[in-house]
Amino acid sequence: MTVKNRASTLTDVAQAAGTSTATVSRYFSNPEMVHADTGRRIEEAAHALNYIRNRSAAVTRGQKTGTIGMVVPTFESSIFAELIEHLTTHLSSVGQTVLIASNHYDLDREVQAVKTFAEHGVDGVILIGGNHDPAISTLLKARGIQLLFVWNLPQAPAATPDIDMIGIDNIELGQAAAQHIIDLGHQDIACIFGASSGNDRAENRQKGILSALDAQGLTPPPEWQCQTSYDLRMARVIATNLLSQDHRPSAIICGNDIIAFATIWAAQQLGLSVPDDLSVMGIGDFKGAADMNPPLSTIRIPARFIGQMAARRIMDVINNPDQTPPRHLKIDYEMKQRHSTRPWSAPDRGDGL
Amino acid sequence: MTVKNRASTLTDVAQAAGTSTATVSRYFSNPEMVHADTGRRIEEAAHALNYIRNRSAAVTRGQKTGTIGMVVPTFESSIFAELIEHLTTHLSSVGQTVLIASNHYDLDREVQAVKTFAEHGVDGVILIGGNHDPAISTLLKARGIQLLFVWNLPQAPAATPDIDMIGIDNIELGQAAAQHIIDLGHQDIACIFGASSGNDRAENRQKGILSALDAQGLTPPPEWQCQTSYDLRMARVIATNLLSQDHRPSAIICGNDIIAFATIWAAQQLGLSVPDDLSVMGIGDFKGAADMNPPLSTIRIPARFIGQMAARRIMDVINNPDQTPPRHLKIDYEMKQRHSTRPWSAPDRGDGL
DNA sequence: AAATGCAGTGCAAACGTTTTCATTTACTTT
DNA sequence: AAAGTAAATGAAAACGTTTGCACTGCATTT
Repeated sequence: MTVKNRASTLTDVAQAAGTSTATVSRYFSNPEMVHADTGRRIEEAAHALNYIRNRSAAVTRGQKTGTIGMVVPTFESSIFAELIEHLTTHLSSVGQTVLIASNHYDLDREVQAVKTFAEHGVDGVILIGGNHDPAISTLLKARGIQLLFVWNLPQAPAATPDIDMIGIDNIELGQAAAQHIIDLGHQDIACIFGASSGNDRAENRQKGILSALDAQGLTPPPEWQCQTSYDLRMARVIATNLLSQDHRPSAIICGNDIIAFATIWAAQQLGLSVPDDLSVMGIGDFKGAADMNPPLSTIRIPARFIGQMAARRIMDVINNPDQTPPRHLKIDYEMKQRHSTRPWSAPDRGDGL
Repeated sequence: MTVKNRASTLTDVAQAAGTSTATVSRYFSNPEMVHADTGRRIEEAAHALNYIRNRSAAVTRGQKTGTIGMVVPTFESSIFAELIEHLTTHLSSVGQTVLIASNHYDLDREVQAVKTFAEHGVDGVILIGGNHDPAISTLLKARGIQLLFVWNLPQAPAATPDIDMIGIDNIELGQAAAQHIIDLGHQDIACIFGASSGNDRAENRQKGILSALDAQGLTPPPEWQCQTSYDLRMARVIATNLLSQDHRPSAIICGNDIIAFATIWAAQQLGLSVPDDLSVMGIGDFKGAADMNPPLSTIRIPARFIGQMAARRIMDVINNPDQTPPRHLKIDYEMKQRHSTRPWSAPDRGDGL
């Protein structure tokens, strides 16, 4: 028989159990502090009244909120989705609640979201990537809210030594992708990068890919260095265009797997065989990459592992803010050689040069 | 010159602005209630002190929290991702903060998540689909928290007239998919359904597909009614198996687009042409469906529109709990005929029957 | 000139918890 | 039997807001 019209409170439970609010409060936070019999009475009363504790009230008294704010660029990307999935799952499993927002790659929106999180008193904030408005760090530090960057390390780690980070190094990823193609003996290599404005991930991959190619004197001509937005359709148009020229590359290195998917489909549409006529290399190992036709050679970012590490890390920092100096933790990538790339025995290139 | 060691409060701002806390509070919630000059002083003080309001404190005084709890089955599904993206974006744009959790299709986890949301005092809860523990509704109603089911309408709407819902009708979707294949003249039709345990979406699609086929006397033989988990790899195995038999279907209706992707890839791997040798029909219009080879014929669920409607709806219900009786709003699907299906002029079926 | 209304403001109570400190009770040690 | 200790509990203050009520001036109406 619950009371109508009003959610029951600690006081109601205390009354029903014939005890003080202090005892009830203790029972819920430190059950071993109250006598077993009293505990039982409280349990019964709480159950009968359908009691749910009011965390807001607890928070005003100085308790942690048990919430973590998180802003992601978008949900509509299978690779972030994997990260978000595991991050939230791990945080939930240790009793944290996740506040979430997506910024659509807009750094101002991100600041706004973080401010709102601060109003709600989150214990920590997790941001994707290393490219953020510095105001965020200031804002959070002033309120003692912990901050963690996740997913990738920034271009110049030395510039932000005071921020905690966990992630992969996109330059390294780009280099590895290029090196794979180089190792297979390709000479005519084109690239399709993701758009890099306000996106340090795409930017660094581009940097890594080009540096590895440069080092071998395999720098693609300008018309083979394409850019596309993060969009399947546009990538496909660009790939089709690239492959319709007289002189075709034997390999295309793509800034991410979405672009690689588009490139493979474009090639197939033009009657080219992947990998016999064209090798295609991705980065990311998005969902489906292993199961398409042909299975995509790519570089796996261990999203699941990163999510797990990040969840653990932010909890450590929240629980021991002082003993936990900021740290940049680099996560290793995994090379996934599948069947969209193959060795290239340079056919006679007599015509070109 | 902010105070060290402590986040500044309303009281600090009031002191700095030479006014009372009441006025400051009013300034932030109803600026037009305070004199312009006073407002300016408050603004300055707040800015100088880096003041951020403490919503927990406001909540204890009876204010709304401005939060909406949302539990989704998983983030790792492009179609939910689209819904989540638009739902959160719309809610953020009206100042709401979204608490999120994923239940991995486990209804008990969902109850747990909703309880936690209730502790945090969310103003509303949004759940995906129509299949939920009834305890949730009871729990929320007792605390005056609004509840909205989103994405699809339940099998028997009459059973839950008191719950607000917005979504598509999966039976209708299944029927439409089947009808498309029927209209193209196919006679040998197989189905690969998604696993339906604890998932009313898959279950209803199956029901719709079979009812439409039954109505035309085209019920597939049992070995052509397959099931697969929501997993690309397994779907591909099942499709390969189905297509490797002596007698092949001329069309396969898939419970969702992921299964359709897998089926197309399996067919291509076996040297079959889609749609010349085999028509493949999907449901969902997932990301990439329009851009693959061949572009997938499917049924689009307007995730974006649903997200938008749902966000608006829950705000309406929260702001006018009384004038807003529960309602079941059906959203229409869109048929997307592309190139994975084509008309079938029955070749002589003399051998079979 | 008195009465009325209104904009602007402050005082203080209230919200539902947690936690410090003090008190009671029961048990152990001398 | 007295003294001491430990366990269990309660009283009350505190957290940072919001808001009902009361008050002050000042402008407008009688």
